[in-house]
Amino acid sequence: MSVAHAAPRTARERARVEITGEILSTARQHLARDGAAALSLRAIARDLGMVSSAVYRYVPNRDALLTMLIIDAYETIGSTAERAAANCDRSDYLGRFLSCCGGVRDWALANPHEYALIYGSPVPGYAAPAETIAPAARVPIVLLSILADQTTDGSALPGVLLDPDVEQSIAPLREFAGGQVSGDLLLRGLASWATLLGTVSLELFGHLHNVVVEEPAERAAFFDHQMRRVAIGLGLAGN
Amino acid sequence: MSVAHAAPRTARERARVEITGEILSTARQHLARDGAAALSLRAIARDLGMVSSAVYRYVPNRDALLTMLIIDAYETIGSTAERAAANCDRSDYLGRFLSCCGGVRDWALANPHEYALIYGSPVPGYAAPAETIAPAARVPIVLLSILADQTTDGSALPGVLLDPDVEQSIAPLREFAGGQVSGDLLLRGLASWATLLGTVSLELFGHLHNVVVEEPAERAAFFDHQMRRVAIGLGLAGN
DNA sequence: TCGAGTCAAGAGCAGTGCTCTCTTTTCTTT
DNA sequence: AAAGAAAAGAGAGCACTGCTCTTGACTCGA
Repeated sequence: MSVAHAAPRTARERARVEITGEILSTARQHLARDGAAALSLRAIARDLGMVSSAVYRYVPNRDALLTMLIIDAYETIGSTAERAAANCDRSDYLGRFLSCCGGVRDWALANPHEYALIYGSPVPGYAAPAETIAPAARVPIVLLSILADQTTDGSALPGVLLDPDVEQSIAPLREFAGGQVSGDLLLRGLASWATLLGTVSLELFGHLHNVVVEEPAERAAFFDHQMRRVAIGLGLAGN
Repeated sequence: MSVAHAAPRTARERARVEITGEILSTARQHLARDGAAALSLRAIARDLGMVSSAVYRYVPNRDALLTMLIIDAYETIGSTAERAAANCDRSDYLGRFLSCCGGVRDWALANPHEYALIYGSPVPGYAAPAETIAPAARVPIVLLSILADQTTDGSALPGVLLDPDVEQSIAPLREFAGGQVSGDLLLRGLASWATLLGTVSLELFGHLHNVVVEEPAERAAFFDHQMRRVAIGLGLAGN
């Protein structure tokens, strides 16, 4: 359970972390090129000039490799979103939100297979282990922190009274948020998250063919407009 | 190009359509049970008591089988959405919208693998052929027709002036819609579509763990609330 | 130095999509 | 009704997959 601490002592350990890293990086390349379904331990072994069975010394099985790639993808998109949001003033809620959304979309367009891996269909027969939970939360946390900051400085939308069962339904999120943000705003935040991922998924998975012009500039303008509208719904921008 | 007309003459033709149907229905079963990635022509052949190569007399290849299943899924969810919306009065725009959204979600929960097949990650190396376009459009058309009806009876939100490039970006949709619905409303409609699919995908793909209570009733209440909010954004319901 | 631990390699199993050939069945034409 | 053409089934085979097991070589620490 200890995380890679300090430099590995023996030559054996050095080789081990190095080869493990090479396996992971070639796996990432294969993932980016051919997608998760085409990920093959044998092909990775071939690329690395080793025999397929040798890979099993470093990776227990294909699912474990997938888990590593999933965590990696979550971490990457999470830090991208965090960095994008941090580009704006702390009080520039609209800027932070739009920047975060744009960062997510840009990353998704640049890494479509990684995006599909984490936000597309779950790999059948594969159950995401607990280690993926924390990395997966990073993007929503960016969005949530904007709402929290907005609430603490008093500029958030006034909390609206909700149906008891609706209020109850988001109990886990409410607990996680620490009770500062109103239920109404949390629900709006969830909707914005859904719209963000829905819009990106629609674009990336080809559902905007014959709907939105294919040109990147137009696509970007469309996305930006949609996210601005979402921001209005969050009370981040005037009508 | 002629569609299956009348009863097939010869016994051979009868057997052909029958066996093709059996292949498709077992494929559907396998899809529902194990997902698209695990779909195996050999397993289907085994289930049908025939040898694997014989299946190729009826289905050109695995991708073609996937295409059939995709079209089938689009048609099913499309007709589900249409029927759900048709349950309400033509002028009950809010009812039609909520009913349609609920129908989509119910179908997705009942057929998760089919939903993932059409709205999840695209199968790598598989390019959706043109035949899928029309069936894929049925759900968005339901949403669009609500907006169109609302526009023709004058109760739609007033059209807002848009940025030229945003207006331009949805040129294909605008052309399809026939010019009656305002660009602003079309964009809101697209956002509602994205939120609908985004919300369903988040739930179905496990991203609401630790966010929304797992109980079906709570999940339904949450979904309904979110869709009602979307409806408000579409001008289908009072604040 | 020597036993314990580690690792690469190879063979092998069961599965996959798909193609090819060969035989059997069915339909059509003479 | 007989003969030829078309369609379908069966089986072998190719190249690939994930994964396991065994064997022999290497490295490390006592």
